[in-house]
Amino acid sequence: MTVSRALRNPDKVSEKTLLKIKAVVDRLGYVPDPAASALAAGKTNVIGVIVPSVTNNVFSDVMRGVYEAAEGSKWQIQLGNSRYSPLEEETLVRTFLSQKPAGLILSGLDQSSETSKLLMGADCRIVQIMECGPDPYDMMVGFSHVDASRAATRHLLEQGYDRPGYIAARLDPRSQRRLKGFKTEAELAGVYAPNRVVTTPRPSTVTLGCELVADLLSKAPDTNAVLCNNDDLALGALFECQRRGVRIPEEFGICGFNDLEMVAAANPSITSVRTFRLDMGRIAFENLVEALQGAEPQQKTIDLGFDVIPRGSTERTA
Amino acid sequence: MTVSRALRNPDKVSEKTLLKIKAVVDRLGYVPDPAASALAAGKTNVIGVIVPSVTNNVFSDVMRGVYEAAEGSKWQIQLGNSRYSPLEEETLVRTFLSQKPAGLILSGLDQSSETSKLLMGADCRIVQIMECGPDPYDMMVGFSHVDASRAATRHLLEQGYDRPGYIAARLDPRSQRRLKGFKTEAELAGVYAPNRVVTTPRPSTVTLGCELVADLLSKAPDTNAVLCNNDDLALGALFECQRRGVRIPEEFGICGFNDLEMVAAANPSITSVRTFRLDMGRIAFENLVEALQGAEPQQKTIDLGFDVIPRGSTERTA
DNA sequence: CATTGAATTGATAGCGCTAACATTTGTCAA
DNA sequence: TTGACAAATGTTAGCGCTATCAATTCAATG
Repeated sequence: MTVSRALRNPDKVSEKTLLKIKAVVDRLGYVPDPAASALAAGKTNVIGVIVPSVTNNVFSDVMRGVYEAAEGSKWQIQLGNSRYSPLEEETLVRTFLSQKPAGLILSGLDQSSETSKLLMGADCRIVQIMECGPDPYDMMVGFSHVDASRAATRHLLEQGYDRPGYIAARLDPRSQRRLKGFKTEAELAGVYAPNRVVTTPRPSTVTLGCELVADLLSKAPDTNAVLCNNDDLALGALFECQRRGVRIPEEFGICGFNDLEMVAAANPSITSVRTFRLDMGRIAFENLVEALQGAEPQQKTIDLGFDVIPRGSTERTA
Repeated sequence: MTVSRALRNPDKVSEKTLLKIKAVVDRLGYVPDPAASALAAGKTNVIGVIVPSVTNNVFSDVMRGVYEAAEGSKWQIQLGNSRYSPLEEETLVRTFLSQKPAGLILSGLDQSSETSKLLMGADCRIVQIMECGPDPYDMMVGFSHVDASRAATRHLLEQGYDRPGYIAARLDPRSQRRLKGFKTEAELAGVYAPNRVVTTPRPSTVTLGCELVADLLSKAPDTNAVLCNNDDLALGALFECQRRGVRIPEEFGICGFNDLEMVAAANPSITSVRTFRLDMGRIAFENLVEALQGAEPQQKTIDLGFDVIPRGSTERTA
């Protein structure tokens, strides 16, 4: 028992015994069995993180934020990949909960009703990331996708692109909200045209960006700008326009989303909407841990906002 | 006891009781406690995967391969991020081993001697990925980085680029071997020049590719091609050359590494070395599971090879 | 219908730890 | 020195499973 204490609450054990214990632990190479600990204590130091993709740069940045924040702490990150499937997400939540995690970080607002039920009844702290919305299960760190794409659309309009289009792949809930933001803002300006919106359920790639913008230009040749659902598509759009000799930004404007590092390096550099993915992961983790340690966060929902970063690809006036 | 059996070995329980148990399990929403199971059985269904980065596309592809292979199985993937630090890797290995995992998948051949010791004494199956080399701890799935970069270098030489350079960021062991391959092949052809090699410890980005190629061209202006340690750098190199008006591929050839999806979409498309990252993850997982089920793999080491994919950025002759 | 062996089910102990409480030791003032 | 209290250490039971072996049921046979 004293050993158990020494390892978990060294300050509850006298200096002398602490030293003695440390010596023996070192000599024997003793490592506590987390399974026994979990069983006896009825809880673990596991923090489950569920993301819809491990390859999507957006989520790998978030993951990195979490890992960097967790580094060196006693908290153990457990990653789950729901692959954009609500069913897989449900399975993951179930699996994670069976492990009695200390906390759960999951993406978005749109869980299946079954998952919701599980989460409501869960005996652990929960942080939703990627989005902001009403009624968090517990805590929330994200931003408004609708507002972000509205701002990007306004930027295009302000630059004089009066026939903007939209391309998107894999319409997950966040993509749909971004599309909605575009539509709202375009309608407000009286420039919305359904045939200038091209989408596909396929996952985003640069090559797909080429295809989608090609499709857009054939369906609505008068389109003079495109808001891309993410930066991969935007880069593809740029490449395709270059191949076709469409002059960027004079004839055609391109705006991406997320502000991945690469878009600033492109030629011309690509306008994008900066999102705070690393911070999102870090803050989600930090708030979760604070809550676990009894310090309730100031606010349940944290909106990290976004920034439209104007670059060469939409620098029409200047 | 019969319930435990019903859930783990349904074929050891009669049809009738099985049905009865299933009904009750459903009604109560019973989920077994993995901690108790681990404690009692002295083992788990956890397969630990340790990668040096979660943001690097290479590893996220490998991870995806593993996750896709594991999907639906009883095996639980536990991801660790060593962040290119042998020390963090050691901590992770220690943590993972304390959980009595069924298996471990880890990257590369270059573990710290302490880590090696841990792994040798580990009571679980081990697969090393990313590279091929002698003396696997247990199993190995990868390819030869030296051979791959030698082949890429030969391609450049064959295309008539007689003053090739090399740019690399973050010199992890695999990058170093790729650099070594370049050097070997360039020396063989009598065209090696140390000032045509530019490296930095910073992590790879597209922007860094721009900087490195700029650096290369200022240090050795007569360089007429560059082998890039990875595709991010290659894309940056392309962008930078375009900005400078250096004509690709006529004046200057660019070859990347890994064949990320985006390089084929670029303008001109970028030559690269295709590696089989998804397969690597999948096969590592599959072989591990087979070994766990008693079916020893045909060979301890599997070399997945690579393919040089010639594209526009080195299409000098044609 | 008894006998046999296989199939199925059940009883028991214990995995390694921690919560809760009990006991011992140490410290200080009266 | 004594008592009172805090600090440190120890004792006990049990977390929820599974390995092992024991007991029971079942099916097939003579």
